[in-house]
Amino acid sequence: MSVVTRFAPSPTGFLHIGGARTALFSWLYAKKHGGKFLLRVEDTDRERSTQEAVDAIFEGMAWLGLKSDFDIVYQTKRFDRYAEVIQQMLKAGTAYHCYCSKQELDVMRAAQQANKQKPRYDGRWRPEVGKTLPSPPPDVKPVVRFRNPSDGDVVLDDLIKGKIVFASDELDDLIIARADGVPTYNFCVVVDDMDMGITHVIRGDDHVNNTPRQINILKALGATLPKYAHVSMILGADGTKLSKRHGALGVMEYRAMGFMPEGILNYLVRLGWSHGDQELFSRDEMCKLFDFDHVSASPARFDMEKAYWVNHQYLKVTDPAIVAPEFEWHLKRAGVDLSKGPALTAVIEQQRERCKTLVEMTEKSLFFFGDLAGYNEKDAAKHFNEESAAVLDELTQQLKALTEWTAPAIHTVVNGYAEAKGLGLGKIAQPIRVAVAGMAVSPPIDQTLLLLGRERTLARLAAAVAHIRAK
RNA sequence: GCUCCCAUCGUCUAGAGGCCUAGGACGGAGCCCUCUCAAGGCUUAAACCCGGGUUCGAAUCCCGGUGGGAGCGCCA
Repeated sequence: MSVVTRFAPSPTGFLHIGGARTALFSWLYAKKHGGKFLLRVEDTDRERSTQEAVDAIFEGMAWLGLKSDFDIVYQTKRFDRYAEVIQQMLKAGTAYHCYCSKQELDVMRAAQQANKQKPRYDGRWRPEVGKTLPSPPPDVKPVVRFRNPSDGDVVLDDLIKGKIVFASDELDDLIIARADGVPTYNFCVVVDDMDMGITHVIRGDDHVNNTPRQINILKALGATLPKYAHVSMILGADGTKLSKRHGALGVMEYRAMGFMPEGILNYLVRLGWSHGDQELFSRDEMCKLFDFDHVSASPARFDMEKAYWVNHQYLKVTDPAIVAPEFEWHLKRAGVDLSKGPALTAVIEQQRERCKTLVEMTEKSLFFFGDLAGYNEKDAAKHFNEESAAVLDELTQQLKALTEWTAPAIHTVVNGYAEAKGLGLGKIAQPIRVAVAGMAVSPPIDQTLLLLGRERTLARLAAAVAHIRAK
């Protein structure tokens, strides 16, 4: 049987990091087994679902490269199908009408809680042999409840958490269709998973307690049960739950922070899953190696430092041509005009060693593109003085005399000058850096000047000399 | 309150009864290299939640405790 997995977010916000990991696990599992991955939008709550959120989720999934192998399913477009199944169940006696008002239910719950009991529906409208039901009150539209089996256990053999047993009598008769006829979550999920042939339900472990109910409905429908894998949640750095108020970020914010999609993916896949001591995985490797045997059942904290490290590792080994479009996105975002600068791939090649993120790379590369914004005060104070002005002045002349503007040629001039003067390279390179880059950090000096280009290098050196001497 | 889940260095984790003097990685500390920042190399500190069992032997199995978390909606 071919594997079909799904990711089923409800569109009430952006795609957050926990959702992204769940989506990744689902996608990986499908890929690993040569199966298919489905994206389904659970939008039956029309009050809270927004188109904006749907778009945000798509955007995040697209950026991460987690593509649905089917047309995207919207639950709101399947109401006819849900209604059909509800009719079937009503007819078969696996569901029934309940005329309790919300107020009645509130009273029921309050009483149970006061009694230190688990709040649950008491079954007053549940048909039983030999039981007389109350007569339906006029003007009340009933909800439809699932008639849950009252005895025995429901056994869930979770791929991550292992065997979990629920006593049936812990499960009450949940509402599957509201008074207005709109079906509810637990019911839609079941019908969808059944109709779409989902073989593996991979989702957050906040759904563990829903699972026995879903299993019972599936059984009532005569469907084949899928396998379940409940992934633990991702916590904030302080070990508390992520929330909007507390550090929960959408995946697109990680893009804005300078992550590559593969960097985030690699970090996420290692959060909870392991393959021996291996830390770094290409997308292909993840697809090949991922499995649930090595997914941890306990929650994990999101550690920004490690995420940065993973991103850096990825940046260092990836073909610059792949990084370039993403780097370009950041440069444009910073308002950079790319037309006058060096090739992005060349900049990436030279900068990636010292940049954990593309934001960092952008900040450290701005001087290659536009005009110099000015000199970093501290760096200028340290490296600009009469002596360095003389050095820069003389070097300008020597560089000007170069017939070819190549790294080896520049290297020969700069090193030769240092030797001739009996100065350490640091005495030479640092003032040059501040002069051309505005700061004391840049790639090796020959590479920096090469990328900057002859004209701008000479102009900036001259400008620096003038700047120093004007003081 | 009830049901369910979870528990190895600060963090992510390896670990399926002896291979554990508990391994790797991030982060930390130190040293080396060095034209800056990095990168790299080497060294180092740092953990099996507690208590009972089972066993010749337990981080690993069982029970209890403690701590954390989730769920208990005409939300998803």
